[in-house]
Amino acid sequence: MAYSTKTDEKWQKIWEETGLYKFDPANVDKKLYCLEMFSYPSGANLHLGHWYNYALTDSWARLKRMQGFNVFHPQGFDSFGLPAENYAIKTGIHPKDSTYKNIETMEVQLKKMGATYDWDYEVITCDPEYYKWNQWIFLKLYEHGLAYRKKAPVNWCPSCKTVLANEQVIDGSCERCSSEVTKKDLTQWFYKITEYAQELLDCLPKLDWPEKTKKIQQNWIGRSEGAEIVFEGADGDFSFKVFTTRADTLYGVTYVVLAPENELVDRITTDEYKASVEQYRSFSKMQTEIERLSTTREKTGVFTGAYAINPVNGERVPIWIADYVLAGYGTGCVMAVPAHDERDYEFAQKYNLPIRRVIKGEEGIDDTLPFVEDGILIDSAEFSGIGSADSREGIVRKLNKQGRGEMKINFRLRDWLVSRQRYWGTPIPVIHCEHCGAVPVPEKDLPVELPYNVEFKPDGKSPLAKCEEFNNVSCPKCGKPAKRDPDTLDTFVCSSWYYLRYPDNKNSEQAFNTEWIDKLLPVDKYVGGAEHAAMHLLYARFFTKALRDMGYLHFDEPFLSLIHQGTILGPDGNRMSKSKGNTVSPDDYIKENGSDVFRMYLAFGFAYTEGGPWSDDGIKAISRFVGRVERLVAGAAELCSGSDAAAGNSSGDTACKSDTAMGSEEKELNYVRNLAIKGATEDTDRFQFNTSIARIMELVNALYKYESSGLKNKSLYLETVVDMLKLLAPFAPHLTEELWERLGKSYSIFNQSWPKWEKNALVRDEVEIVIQINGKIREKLMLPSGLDKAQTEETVMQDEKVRSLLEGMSVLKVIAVPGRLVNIVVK
RNA sequence: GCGGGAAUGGCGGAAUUGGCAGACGCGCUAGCUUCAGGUGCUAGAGCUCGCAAGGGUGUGCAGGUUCAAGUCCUGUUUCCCGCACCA
Repeated sequence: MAYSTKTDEKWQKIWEETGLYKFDPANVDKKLYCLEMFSYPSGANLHLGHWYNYALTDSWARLKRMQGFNVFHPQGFDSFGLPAENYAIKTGIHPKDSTYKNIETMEVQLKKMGATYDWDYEVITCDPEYYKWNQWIFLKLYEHGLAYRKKAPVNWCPSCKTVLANEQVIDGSCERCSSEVTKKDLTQWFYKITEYAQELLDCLPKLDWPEKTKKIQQNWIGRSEGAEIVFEGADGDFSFKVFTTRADTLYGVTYVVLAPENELVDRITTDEYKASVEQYRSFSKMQTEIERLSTTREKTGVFTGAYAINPVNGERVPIWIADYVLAGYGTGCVMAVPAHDERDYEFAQKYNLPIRRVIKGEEGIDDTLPFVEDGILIDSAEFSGIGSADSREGIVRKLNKQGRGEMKINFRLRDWLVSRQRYWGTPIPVIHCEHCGAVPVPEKDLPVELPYNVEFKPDGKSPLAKCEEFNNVSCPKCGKPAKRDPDTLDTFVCSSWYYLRYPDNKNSEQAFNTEWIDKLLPVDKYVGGAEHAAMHLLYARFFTKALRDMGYLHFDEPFLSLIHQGTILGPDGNRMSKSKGNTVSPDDYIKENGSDVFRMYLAFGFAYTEGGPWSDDGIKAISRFVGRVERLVAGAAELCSGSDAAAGNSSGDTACKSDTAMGSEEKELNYVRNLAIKGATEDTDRFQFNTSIARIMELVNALYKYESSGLKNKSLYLETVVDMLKLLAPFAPHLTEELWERLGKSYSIFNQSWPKWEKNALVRDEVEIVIQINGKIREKLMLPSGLDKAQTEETVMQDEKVRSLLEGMSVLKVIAVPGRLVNIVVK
């Protein structure tokens, strides 16, 4: 019977019945935590991206298992979130019902893949048993000052009717529905990720992560060294700080600018300018993110009527407001130096504000204004003639003595806004009491369960606020009537710590047992999409560090080693999408070819981290290869059947009596065998699945060749077939388990040890040495291997053919690379 | 605008990190088997000149370093990704 889905079913059943992939909690010394980013249970079956991520990481996990690791490989569902809710709004089917149904479907699908998951450790984030601990972590963060409430202009998606995190705003549009995002003032919960900005940055270098991803995080955190400088108001009792990286240009300040949202604006605006300031403020609030972010847009702003004093020279400069100054960065105030900043220059030109040069370029440098490079100071009192870098320090030192300035480091990273005005999420465990304010729900009352009967059609109000029995409670502090926080937590909160819950998913007393997860964590290999570089992966790192500082765990980073799978494109080379009609559904292929053919094509057809366009021809090629392997093993099984294998001695790896001669053909087979072992081992380990399979194909080819050449050494042949099956096992688990059985071997191939390669077998008796003359290949010679540099050179230079090639030329130099080439430089 | 990555046959993709470019596979060509084949097997093949032996040329483009460059350096083009008024 040829390989098919029947084979898949047979072994999936046996694996389950025998508990083959159960994690052994007793043997944590050899633990290896292998994790893929868990999936959102969308309506449809597993798509290609899931397969690519999960099936191939599973191949890696299988390699590790055969190498003797006790692999912890859980799976679960990130099951809160907007799609279920949007689907509910469209169809009327409750998010809970659709979600659990989808989970069921996806579990079946995942099982059909034939992965090594231990489902005992499943985590489903919309289960109260899970989100209870989401709430608990909220309380802990709150206790430690890492969760707080503030009124802030937030990103608001008018279509989803919810606020969005900065990370969910893509080019000024909502990540989900692409509507233009506007600003809204709301009181929201934040997690204080900025507290960890420096550490999040500092730990990056030692992580085994793609450099690109580290770079993205580094940019996202955006550390910037500069100074905060105090400006006093000229007429009136106020002062404010500005942040600048260019304190050296302080003498060139001709005005200062506040963000329109800045609280100071109301206080300082003079009566004469009240109207225009108010008008401008409402104008800038109306701007969508897109309009505001447009770099081609002309800068706008208005004068407040107020003046400030430049602390370094006592000059009076006007205070403006303009929305090119961001409220959320630095102090929300900027000193404007139009001569040395492009934005200020543009603004000053438009509004006729003075432009004063205080930096000139070094000899020969074009320093046309705006000149934004470092240079030499001019017209800057005692700092004139000093370089930019030195005077930055000098000026701040001078101000510091007067208490008017200090060095300061700023981060681009903002605190993480976690409140969402949506239904399908973790209720925020806070009660708002008129008398006591925001009161955290006592731990013993967790979980705050998400009620089922809720009107969740979006209208800008949180759905939970409209649910009376949920909403109305008594204050835990004073007992008087109070109201629950009507918002739910961002779903990224769920995924920020699920990897901590997996190992201890049944714990009803704690989110996780510290001692236990200290043993199982950190995750040794984490695999998932690159799109999570700035959000999920940063949040998860923050959670780990925060929980560490609270004493709940004792490691610094959650994911030691990270890999991003590439994207599989449609056959036309475009991103798959329903509207383009270029989607490929795994199901049809699985049904026709079986899981293993599909898995192997995914492994072989692409560079894993690159991805690429889908090709049906590739599937056929693998299907053919599977046929070759089956026929080969069928022949091998027949060879065995007459011998001691059939006599019941089926547990060993050697079976048949035969000639044990090692002639050149045997050596060649053995060479390819060891090359394949080495290649498949090393390449699979580093997620280079395509080349691993290429080596195995070579081995299969070599086996055929040897078989057709007379098959003198049967035991070598059979041992090699056995090794080939083991090498193939991670990629084709069902097929190889079946063929393993057919060879009469004992269950299971996955309990076998991974083959090791012999160094000696990789050394051939003779090697081909390339002879170059002046860098051009002129001749190839077979030389005994193992010659050193001098011997190689000598042998080559004495060779007949080489001598005739060199006739009439004088040799200037000979470069010999043992085992590779000899380059003869001549004239 | 700033930052990062990539570019290799007709195609997917390799190349011990400076040492035979094109592994493995697809597609293609020729042959064999079966012959109804869309099955199986063997061989060929970067491009180009040549009947051939053989020569030339070749990793986006232009330079450079080196005995030797897909790989290192400089400049440049195109594409992808991230950030984007962050002071």
